[in-house]
Amino acid sequence: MVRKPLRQWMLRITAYADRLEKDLESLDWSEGIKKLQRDWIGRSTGAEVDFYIGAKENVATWKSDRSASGFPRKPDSDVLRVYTTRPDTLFGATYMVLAPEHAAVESLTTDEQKSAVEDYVAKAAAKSDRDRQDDKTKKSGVFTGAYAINPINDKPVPIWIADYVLASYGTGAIMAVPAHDTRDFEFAKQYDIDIVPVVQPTDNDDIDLEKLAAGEICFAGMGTAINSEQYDGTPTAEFKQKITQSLGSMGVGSEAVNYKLRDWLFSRQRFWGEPFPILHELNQEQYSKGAVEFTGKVRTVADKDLPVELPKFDNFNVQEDAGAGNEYAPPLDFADEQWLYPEIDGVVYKRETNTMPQWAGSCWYYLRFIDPKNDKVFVDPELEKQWMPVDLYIGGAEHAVLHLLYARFWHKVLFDRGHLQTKEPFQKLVNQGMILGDIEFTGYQDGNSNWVSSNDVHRDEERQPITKSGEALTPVKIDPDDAQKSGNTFVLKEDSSISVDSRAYKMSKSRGNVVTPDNVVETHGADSLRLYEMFMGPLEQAKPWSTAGVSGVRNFLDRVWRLVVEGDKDADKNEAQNEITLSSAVVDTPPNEEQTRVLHQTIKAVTQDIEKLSFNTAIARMMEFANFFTKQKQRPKECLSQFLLLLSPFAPHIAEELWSVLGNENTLAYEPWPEFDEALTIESSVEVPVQIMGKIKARLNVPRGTSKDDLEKIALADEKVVELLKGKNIMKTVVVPDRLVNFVAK
RNA sequence: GGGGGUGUGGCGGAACUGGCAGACGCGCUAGAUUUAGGAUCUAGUGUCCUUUGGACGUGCAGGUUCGAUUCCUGUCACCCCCA
Repeated sequence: MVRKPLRQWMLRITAYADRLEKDLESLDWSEGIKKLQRDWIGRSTGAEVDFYIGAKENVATWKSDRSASGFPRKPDSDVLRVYTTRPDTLFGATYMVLAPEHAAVESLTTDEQKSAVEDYVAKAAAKSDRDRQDDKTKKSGVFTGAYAINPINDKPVPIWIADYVLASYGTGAIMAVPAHDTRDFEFAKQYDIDIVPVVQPTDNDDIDLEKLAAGEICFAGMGTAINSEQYDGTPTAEFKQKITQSLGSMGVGSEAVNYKLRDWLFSRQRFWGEPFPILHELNQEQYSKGAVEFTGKVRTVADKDLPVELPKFDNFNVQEDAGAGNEYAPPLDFADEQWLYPEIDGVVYKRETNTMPQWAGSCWYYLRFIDPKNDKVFVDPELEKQWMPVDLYIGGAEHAVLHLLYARFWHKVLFDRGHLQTKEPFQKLVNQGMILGDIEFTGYQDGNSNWVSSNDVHRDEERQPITKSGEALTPVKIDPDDAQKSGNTFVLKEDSSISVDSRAYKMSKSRGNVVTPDNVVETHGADSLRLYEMFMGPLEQAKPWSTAGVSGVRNFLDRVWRLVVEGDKDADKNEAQNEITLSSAVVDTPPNEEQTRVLHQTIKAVTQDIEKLSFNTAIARMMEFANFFTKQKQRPKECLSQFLLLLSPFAPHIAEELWSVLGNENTLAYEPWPEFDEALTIESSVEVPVQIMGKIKARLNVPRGTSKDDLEKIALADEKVVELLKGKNIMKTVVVPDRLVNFVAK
């Protein structure tokens, strides 16, 4: 593999880093996701410091010049500028490191080191940023032969090149403080560079001070300054401020903010993607001779010609040596001439042939959905005002840092350009949990097919199962019927000394535990599938699939069906009923008191549970309703109609069907949501437990709202309580009306 | 290594601001009905003990409280993400 620099389109998301971080505050998102975004943006405050690399004898002059001129916005060529989050460790900076791509590498390298440096730079170019930052691989680097001057103490420090420093972070150069940075430490050990500790850990840090002083260990925490001349004894936080200020007045440093967030590479060398509406002007003379040469001028495609559509095409591969200076040309470079070289006002242009990534759609689809047919603007401001922001966004946590950050960025750009009235697109965010495969039992066998208890199974570096001595083990899938519970684990039925793993795995083709929704719809129906997914457990939690559980909700829907429809004894469960007739139990009379109460309790619970996105408990309450009304010989139509409205968002098909069976003319979709009357949900009497020393000993049936005093009297009069309290002193009585009575007695 | 999350019956899970642990469903057991049922209905189903009854019980160990699944401290295990 070879890494080649390509000319690409970037979006300057870094310009929005600050706002993308700050505005998170206003959002109703989980702290976990907010933290992920904050960390991704990676705002840090520290200082930029210039190290002099000019001739040694000129250091004093440079310094006096700087104290007069102050810290320049851009570094001059006689300095190396570094960014550090720990300016307080400046006295411990014993070397500097440049990224291999740093612009100063060539000029700094001495003749003796030249070939070594060139070799190293070439090797680093072949590695990805990811590999370079991998902690597991050994640090590598090469000395340039040059030195820089540490501005705080005028000591010369060697300048190295190493690929653990990335050109894209900070200034592409660092001051290395091996005593207080783990990567610098590792590197210094490897190349035998001085290690000078300058931070004394506080007493509660468990650090061996002697080893630290000897340069044998590294301490990355905060503490107080040592070996830092006049700053000795200053606490880290205070030191940071002081030294930054001091560097500032010397003109060699300045407070700086840095972000881990990089600008966003936004072009792809693919056919399928939105074309950039950009035209490159061609040298007209050359073009007339059949040659393509750019003048360097670009213009955007006129509004009236938008959107740029992809040309008809049959070659979708990236081509090598496509000409026009592109060593690797995107497919669109091979589009027909008419598309590729439009002429405007007598000037011929070449279209941009990179295309946009998928994000180009996902970053603003929610805006277009508001007004999808508008051919004047991408969204009517009135409609935007009415609909935005998105009230509730339910999505997977895998979008935490990419999609959700990118979309926020676009939204802010559009806001700044005056196209939107909202600063943030997604007000509330909920991450739904993943549905895992069915629970599996796994046992382990050694080479002789003997079972090995899962307690004795270890994992090698690739997480493969091995024995303690390192022998490879084979995982064996076990039939649930062959496993049983024993204490906290599952064991084999045939040998209870062998424990087995039990867990649900992410659905994957390779594991073969994928459940296809279409198949479930086929066997159980779409309503059952939808209802089951909502019934499985809390929305945000990962939970294992269970096909048996689908039958459970299907049974519920069947019971609901029979609440309304006369049972057909000949009908098979999975076949359509021949004749659908209203059940004789359905009556047109008003509900009795208990039926009214159950209805209103159900409306209340379901309504509130939906608000909380607690769909599993909402469904449980509807099951209770169905169980209750199944037992009712007379089922008032009114109750059933209201119930069907509650059910309709969960199981729309059956609800609509039964709505019609009940004799309603129109669809239930336009019916108002049922309302409950709080007064009708309350039962007149309530059972109150009586505890003695915190143990329940009796239960009282009393009118709701019985006062504290009355409740205590009633409790004390209870036969059982009297008997148990005989000969004891009541030390304390706790009475919570409608809840409980507790006697503390000895 | 860093960050986030989760631990409650055989299983998925309930439990409002600390107040009857196990709602609801699956599974299991028994009964009714049925030519039959993997259909339906009814009842039971945390564990242990000698029963009427009692003891124990929300990963583990402590603490606060009349009272803790819930609050606090410590600890263990697992999952996810990042490195």
